[in-house]
Amino acid sequence: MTLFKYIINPSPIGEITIIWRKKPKFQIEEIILSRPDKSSTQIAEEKYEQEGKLPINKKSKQLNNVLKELDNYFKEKDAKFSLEYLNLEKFTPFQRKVLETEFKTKKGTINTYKDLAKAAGSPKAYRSVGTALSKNPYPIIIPCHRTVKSDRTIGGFGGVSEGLESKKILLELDGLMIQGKKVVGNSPIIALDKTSQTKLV
DNA sequence: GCCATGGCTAGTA
DNA sequence: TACTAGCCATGGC
Repeated sequence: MTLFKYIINPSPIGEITIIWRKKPKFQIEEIILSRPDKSSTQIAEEKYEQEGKLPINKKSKQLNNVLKELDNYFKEKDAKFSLEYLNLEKFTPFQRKVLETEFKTKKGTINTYKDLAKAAGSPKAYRSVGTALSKNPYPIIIPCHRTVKSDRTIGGFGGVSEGLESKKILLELDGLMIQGKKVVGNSPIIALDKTSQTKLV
């Protein structure tokens, strides 16, 4: 049986629960954000009740790193997350490509589902990008909130309507202006490589 | 395999 | 702006 540990961390978007495991190596299993209808702890407990999770008693060095970078992120400093703590092996090649591309999206910029589809090698698979992002277990570290629709409306988040508010807050934390459901102003666009850039301004 | 699903896009009225 | 057809990777059966 896999033993997961978890820690609850406060943040501007509500409490965040980080699930990780230590063996065979330190790896984050999932980062759960709170929703208006449910706290992240509740979601985590429902999901991992069969897994024999253990409350944290001692923070490892790697976990401290992750917490520090999360803190930096919310303090609007330059956060440097590392992919090495994430477990992307469980995803299909397409999903992995989407998530890895999204990981490279820089703070203060946005990209579109279409751009991600192109970057993943299937220019017309934009709906599949949405599906892949809805499965993203590492919000914030893999900034899926930075992907919007072609018309600049913010689309969805976390696969549930309750997640939209978090997406708005995260975009605002990135320095982007949101009006209604749309990214407005001259927010600079697109962090992807030049071949897949879309001009939205 | 087949079919439904989904964080979408593009075309049309 | 709203509607619709089409796109395509996935997951469940």
